[in-house]
Amino acid sequence: MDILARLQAEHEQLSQAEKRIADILLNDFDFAVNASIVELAERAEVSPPTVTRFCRRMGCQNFADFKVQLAKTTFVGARYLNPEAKSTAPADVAEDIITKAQNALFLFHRSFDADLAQTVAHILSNAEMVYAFGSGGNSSLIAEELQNRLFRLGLRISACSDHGMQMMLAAAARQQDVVIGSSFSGRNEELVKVFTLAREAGATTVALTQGGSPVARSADHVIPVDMPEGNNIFRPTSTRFAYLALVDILANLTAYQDKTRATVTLRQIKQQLVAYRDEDDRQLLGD
Amino acid sequence: MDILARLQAEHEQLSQAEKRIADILLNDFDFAVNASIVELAERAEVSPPTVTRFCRRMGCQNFADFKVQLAKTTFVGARYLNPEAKSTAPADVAEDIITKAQNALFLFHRSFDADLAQTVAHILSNAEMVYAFGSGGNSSLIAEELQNRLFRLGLRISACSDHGMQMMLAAAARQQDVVIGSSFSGRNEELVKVFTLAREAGATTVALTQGGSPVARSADHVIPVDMPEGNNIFRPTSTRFAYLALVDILANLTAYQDKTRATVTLRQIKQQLVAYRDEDDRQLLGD
DNA sequence: AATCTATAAAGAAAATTTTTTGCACCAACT
DNA sequence: AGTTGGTGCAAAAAATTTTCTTTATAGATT
Repeated sequence: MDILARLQAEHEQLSQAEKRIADILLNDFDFAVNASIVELAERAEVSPPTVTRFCRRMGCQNFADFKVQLAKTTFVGARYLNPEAKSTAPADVAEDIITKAQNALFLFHRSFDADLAQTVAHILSNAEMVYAFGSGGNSSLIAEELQNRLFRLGLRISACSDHGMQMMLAAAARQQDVVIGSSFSGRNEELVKVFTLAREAGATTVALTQGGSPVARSADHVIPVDMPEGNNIFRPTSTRFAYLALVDILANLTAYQDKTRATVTLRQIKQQLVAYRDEDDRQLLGD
Repeated sequence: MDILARLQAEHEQLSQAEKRIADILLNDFDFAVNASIVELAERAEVSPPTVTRFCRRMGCQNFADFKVQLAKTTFVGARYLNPEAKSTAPADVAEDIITKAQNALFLFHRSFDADLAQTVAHILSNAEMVYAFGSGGNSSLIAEELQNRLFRLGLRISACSDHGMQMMLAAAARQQDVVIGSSFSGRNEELVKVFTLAREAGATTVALTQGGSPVARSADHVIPVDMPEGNNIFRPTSTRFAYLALVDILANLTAYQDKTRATVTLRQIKQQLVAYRDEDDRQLLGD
């Protein structure tokens, strides 16, 4: 747990003086990161020892450790505290987007359950056929991306963002098939129906969605992607980065489940590209 | 310019003792970030004053400032220096992917040219019709994403990843049309042909690709995305994250070019979603 | 209601640690 | 031989932590 999370978690239980310190951290991060203990104490109108005690309370060994922890979270965390970008100047817009993307990745990683992902990778690897479903622009992107990443490993996979087709495919699914679906909001009722249908057909269902949501409840396995503080701070656009990372992770873990198959398939694809395009073997696997 | 970049840039001109300090930074980042000046000096077998002087040389005011700068770059930079995480344990794979994605965003941001992006946003905003082209899995994803993001702003846009269609669309393009194409490798010869054709037809061409590559040379405007790729063939290209961020930035800047149009269109889409799905207005714009 | 503990919080000053500065020395190159 | 740049030692300065004391607060007791 990083300093900022801890700060927010414990904010209520802080004393008078400690709250003043916390406020400075929250309001003028840059100052706090660069200040000495005396400067920070003066600004908060407390004594240096109080700052030291505050650092201990936040789980740090000493003030130096505290500053390091703080500085580490700056890049990803600073904007999290001051959510809205004020300017529409190109450079500011870019920074805002990059930072929010970084944040999404950071927060996702923090809540990521490796064992769960491993389980899903195992399921994918053993599937006879995989169906990747999603719709609405963002989730359909994820579905396609699942296909794009997993077919390279030798898996049989079909992505589909058409609800009608999804229903038919789900109905036709078999025991050893896997239906993996994504929904950013977790409220895609069509996907719930598809999952239900697929389960009735005996297939295994996996949801990439908000934990505890209707979609999450309707699947056998759920990898939750929860951006804390609700959806307000993050536009769906930054959440996409988290989902994309999740797809990459799943693809990697799946590849390691059956290295031979993955290597062979990748080599086949690569040979095709080299023969067809040029002989530079650093050529990317797919443009 | 951050500490690590500076470190690598000046590494050659460093003295004996300073090189030893630099080596510790590069090899045992964690230690360096947490160490006191004396500990760092001992480990490098130099005197504390030498460390102080080293910090100054790296553009910092003092040791404390140096440590803060260092810590700031940790999250995005640490793994960049120790390239390959060897383990295939789920948690390590996840961390590796997340960190590489963070890095890609970081490196992209560092070399990002805001004015250029603004120019392209202007061009997109004034286009009669936009064609987004890409192929090969990754670039086609970007093309679709361009469509997904820009249609919401009221732009007329069509994404296409089929070379045959791309050629025909390019041939049919007009003066006020824009053809925007992406190629991660910069070696997509088909895209070069498409751009050439589009320019002959009088349309404006924009490439999102590796700077200086054939594709880059064939377009009117280029937003370069240059990224060192890891060489683990199982690792999906983290470059995608940079491209995705670029799409977001372009979409945002384009939205600001004509706020009214963007707002009106977004409201229309939102109303449809609310009416059709549920009344929770935190519902994401597209699942 | 007033007063008395017990306990926690906060500051002052001292002690300690850490960092920087000034100076001297050494090695390499002119 | 002289100069320059690099380095370490020791002392000074600065920053941080510890110890000790005071102050505030809540609950208990008269």
